[in-house]
Amino acid sequence: MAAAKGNIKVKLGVPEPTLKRLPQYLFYLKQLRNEGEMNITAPLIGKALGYDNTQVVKDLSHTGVTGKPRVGYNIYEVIQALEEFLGFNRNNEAFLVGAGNLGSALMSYQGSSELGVKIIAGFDTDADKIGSQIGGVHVLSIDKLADLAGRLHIKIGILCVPSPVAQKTCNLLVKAGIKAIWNLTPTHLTVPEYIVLQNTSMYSNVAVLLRKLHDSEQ
Amino acid sequence: MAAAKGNIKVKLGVPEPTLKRLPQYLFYLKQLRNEGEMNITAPLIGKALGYDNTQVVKDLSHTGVTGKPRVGYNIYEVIQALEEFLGFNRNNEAFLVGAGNLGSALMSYQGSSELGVKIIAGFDTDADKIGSQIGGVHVLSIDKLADLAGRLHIKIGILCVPSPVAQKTCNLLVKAGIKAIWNLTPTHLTVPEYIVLQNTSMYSNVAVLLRKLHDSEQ
DNA sequence: TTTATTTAAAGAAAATATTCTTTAATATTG
DNA sequence: CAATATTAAAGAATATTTTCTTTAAATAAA
Repeated sequence: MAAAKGNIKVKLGVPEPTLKRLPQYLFYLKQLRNEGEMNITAPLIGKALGYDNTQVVKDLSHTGVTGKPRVGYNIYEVIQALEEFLGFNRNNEAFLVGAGNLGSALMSYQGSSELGVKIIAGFDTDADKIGSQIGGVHVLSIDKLADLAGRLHIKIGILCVPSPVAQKTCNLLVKAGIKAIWNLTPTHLTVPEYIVLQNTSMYSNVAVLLRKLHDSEQ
Repeated sequence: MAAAKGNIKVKLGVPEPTLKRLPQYLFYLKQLRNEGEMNITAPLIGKALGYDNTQVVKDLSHTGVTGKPRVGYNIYEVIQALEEFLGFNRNNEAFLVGAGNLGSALMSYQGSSELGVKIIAGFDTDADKIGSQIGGVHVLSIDKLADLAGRLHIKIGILCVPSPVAQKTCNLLVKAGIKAIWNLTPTHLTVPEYIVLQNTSMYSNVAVLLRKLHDSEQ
């Protein structure tokens, strides 16, 4: 199976590579929209982002939006279709655990552009951080997480704690009724099969970068 | 071509999916080593990380390391082979630009576990940050970047600046003689073709998470 | 020493993703 | 109004990646 990253092996209707390109299109198109553009063609998107134009057409077709020959796509239509398709316009409320640098970075992202999820609150064990506010998001004691998650029906947990406590914190999230966990620690987590787990490792990207650099130097 | 992410389309000798799994193995094996284990079998690695065991064998075979039937792999051997293969044991000196939260997070990573690259210095325009130290890394004025990069022969640049100044900062890095850029902003960058560009978008991962969650709920 | 079991390795098959090719539609130009 | 050029859409072909299958090796147990 292609996507065996998490424990739950959800068969996505869309190819995962496509899914990862769609937010890129969305970001790029929003940029164009803000520059006053109305239409965009697949070849231009492809040229800008480094993809084949037929790839772009195929990717966008998943959202249901269609373009017109000789004119291209209506930027507003595509943006809406993408947000709809990706679920970025839904209220994806999330709790973030671990208000260190990475956690803070994500909470700060909130303010400027949207990340696709809405971080409702941050949690930490550090007394210095508890009670503070980062990017407009309040940081609370981790003791309050379970109760609040249940009452607010929060489904998404973002894990930014240090590796040694990653599994322990993960268990806490699961117990609190969280359905999906975005794991930003390099630790592999064990979760019940009904939990959606998305791992984001900084390391992987370094690995690819180093190899490309190495190969480009022969 | 598979890897059309950056401008330079380097044909990697290894499949990119494999390349992204290798650091996971490395991290996991280091954990096992620290727990005192000597050997590990492919089925066990696969079970722990959620991959097919033949996949694990195939991935590891790229590093040149071999296992013994009935015993598995020697953990120390595999760790060394992986670090060698990934280039994590080489001196991958890098400059980081943008000492905001994300930049700070990466500089702090330095201290605890290794990221694969060694961040030599951070750069920023903010007078409050200049002169400070994050995770043991000094933050300098961005005006000093070009000169230092040249003198220290730095090849890798890590870009953590706000989107609006991403391209401008990228150009600065290129002009300074940087060969590879790790772009952590959601902005698409235009670089000369001889530059290796690795984009890491937080958005992509959110997109996959949301869809898996959505699909798992039907 | 022999047999059974576990496991890596190698190759084949299947699934998946990307690129190429063709077709049809639409606006622009003469 | 006709011809042309551009572009999306659909399908075929290619390339890539993953999974399955078989084989051979090595240890442990009988």
